Amino acid sequence: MTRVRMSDVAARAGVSTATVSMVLNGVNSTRISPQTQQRVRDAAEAVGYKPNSVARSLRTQQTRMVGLISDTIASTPFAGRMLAGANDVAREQGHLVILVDTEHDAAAERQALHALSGQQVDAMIYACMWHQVVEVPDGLPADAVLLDCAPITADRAAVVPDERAGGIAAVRELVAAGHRRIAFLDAEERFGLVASRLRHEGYLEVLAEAGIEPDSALHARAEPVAGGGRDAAGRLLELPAGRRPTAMFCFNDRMAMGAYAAAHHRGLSVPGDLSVVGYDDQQLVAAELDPPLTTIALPHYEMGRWAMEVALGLRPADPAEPHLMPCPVIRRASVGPPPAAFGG
Amino acid sequence: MTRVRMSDVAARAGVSTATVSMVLNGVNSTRISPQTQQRVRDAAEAVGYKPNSVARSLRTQQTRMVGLISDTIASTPFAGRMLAGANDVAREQGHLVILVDTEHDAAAERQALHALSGQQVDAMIYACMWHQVVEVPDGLPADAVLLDCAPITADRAAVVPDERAGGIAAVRELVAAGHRRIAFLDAEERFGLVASRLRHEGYLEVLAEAGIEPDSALHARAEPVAGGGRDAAGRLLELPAGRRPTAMFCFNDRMAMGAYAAAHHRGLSVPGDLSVVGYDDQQLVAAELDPPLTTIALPHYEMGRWAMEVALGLRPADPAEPHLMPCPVIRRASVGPPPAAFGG
DNA sequence: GACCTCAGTTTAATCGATTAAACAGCTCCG
DNA sequence: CGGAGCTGTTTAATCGATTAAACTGAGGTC
Repeated sequence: MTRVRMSDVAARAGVSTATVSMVLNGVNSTRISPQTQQRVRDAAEAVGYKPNSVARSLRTQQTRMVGLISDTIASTPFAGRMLAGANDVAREQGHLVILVDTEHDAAAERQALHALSGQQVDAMIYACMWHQVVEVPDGLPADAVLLDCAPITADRAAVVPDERAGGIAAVRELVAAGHRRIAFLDAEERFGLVASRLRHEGYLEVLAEAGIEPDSALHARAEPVAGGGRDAAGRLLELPAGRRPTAMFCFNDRMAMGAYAAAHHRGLSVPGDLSVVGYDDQQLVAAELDPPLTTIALPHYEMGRWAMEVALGLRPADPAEPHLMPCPVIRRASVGPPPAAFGG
Repeated sequence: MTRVRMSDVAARAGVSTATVSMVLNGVNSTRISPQTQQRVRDAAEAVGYKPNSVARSLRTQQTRMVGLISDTIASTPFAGRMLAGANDVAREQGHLVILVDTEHDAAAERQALHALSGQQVDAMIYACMWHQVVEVPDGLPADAVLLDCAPITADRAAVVPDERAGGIAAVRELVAAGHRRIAFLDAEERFGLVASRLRHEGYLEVLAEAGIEPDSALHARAEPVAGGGRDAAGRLLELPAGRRPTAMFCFNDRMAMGAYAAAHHRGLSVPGDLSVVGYDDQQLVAAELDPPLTTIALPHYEMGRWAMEVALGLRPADPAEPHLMPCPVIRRASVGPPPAAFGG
């Protein structure tokens, strides 16, 4: 039951631990005779030797562990894919990740920072569950990487979704289908979402490039959940025929789900009478709506990978500017041409 | 920049490292004079000492880390709450969790097991993303705890949802509302889901206790996604008036979502014409349907906590029998009395 | 005064690896 | 024959803590 140590391997192979260490790590291997190498390997195999990483870490000052601090990453369905991306890179590089959830509690954050640095992690990632601008907790090492958030101070490597480009792609999708009266079902301002501002910018930009005069009545705001989407979409659909939108770009998939409900409630079909584009590509939702929702995906997995790659020094990063990760459009079946009455 | 060691504290306080260690760990503290203790504490504070857990772990043979191996826990929205539960307990106990995702790949599993045991974790949890019976990978320590899965061999502590009781609660909900023709929208057999079998048992048991003759036509099976639910529910709603169900218990919330769609498509209202109960209480879905879905919650958070508590020895567990965690019913607005034509 | 006790602190071994430096044995050469 | 140069391996220091055992004085006892 008791662990087998390197000295056990050494004893069995009739050599010193130094030799065992060198053979097993492939260091200085040209200087060790092939017979000895084989003997050591056989012995290690025979006794089932597994190196004690704690001892190794103490000596080498490298733990091959990276700390991942998040506000609530683990407890929300959103960001699991970020974790997966980060994890995959870590594993490819032979690193392990220690996950700490702080629930955005300052005390917990400090404690976590303490624990992780005490644990001598090789790198650190600070992740948020949704795109925001944060004040980094002090004690966060200068070489920590921010994931799905940008530091107020713009002094650390960070990666966030390219929301503006996502908004552009979404609205272009609708313009390309022939729509001219395109609503933006936005989140209310009080939520202070950076995503909201940026997606709105993208929306306006496409209207401009398509020569469409923005109609402020079509910029609806509500709570960014299904109920909010349903109500806001309902109000828009009550607009007189000439002003009523033929398409809606929704701040997120849940609002889009609400837009579907509002349309169905009025006997309108998607995409026959109303085209809808969402945002998030929320798992188990977007694809399951009827019809399946065309949406803009949040590149969680890719951001997770990027953050870990930077953290492990596999890729350079500019601390002055967050890296913008593209948000791909996921074409499904909720976009079609505007109804004939509105057609070109 | 260079780390401060215990010897630095010792030097500043004018004592030996042994004293520092004892003071800071509160060991033998009665034998150390209060003045010295204060001096040590001040010195530690002044130089910003943080113990090196790697060194400590090497000496004490305790890492205060627990390994959490999962098939895909991190990459699915389902099980984040399990992680959160496990994490919370770990933190309360001053432990950290190392997360490894193996994507159910045997090689990755072996590698993870190696890495974790090399890392000398104090405990280990093996988690699945959904309730299943598994063959545990060999190399998994005998005192590892299984989370959301049961070992074929029934020889390890494990926790799973009490699906049968959940099925009972769900169907009782409908019976209590006055329904007699209650369908079960089940997952197809080919998926081999233990949850499916157990929830069905619960369903039958309640019918029996209510004196309702089971009608095999009302046990519909489909792929457990929205589309499957919609089609299966559609077929049931086409049944002649006398045989048509007035309520549906759905294998999961996504199928329930499909049932809503099928009802709406036929101009039927929920719960006016059709009552629906789901399963999973899937975040960002169940509560956002219109009307909000009455469902049975999977106790992910509680199972996560339980597993960690057992892993850390805070609570006993019987290895011969998986612990059944209750699934609470979440009452929302999708259950009502049957339509008048069918009423008592 | 010799000896014991006890409080307060230090010494030194230890955990299990890594690695620079030393060493032993050989060959080779002038 | 004496040393230089190799080759293959070992010795021993080290990483930063913990902790059993030893030590040092001071006070108490007979």
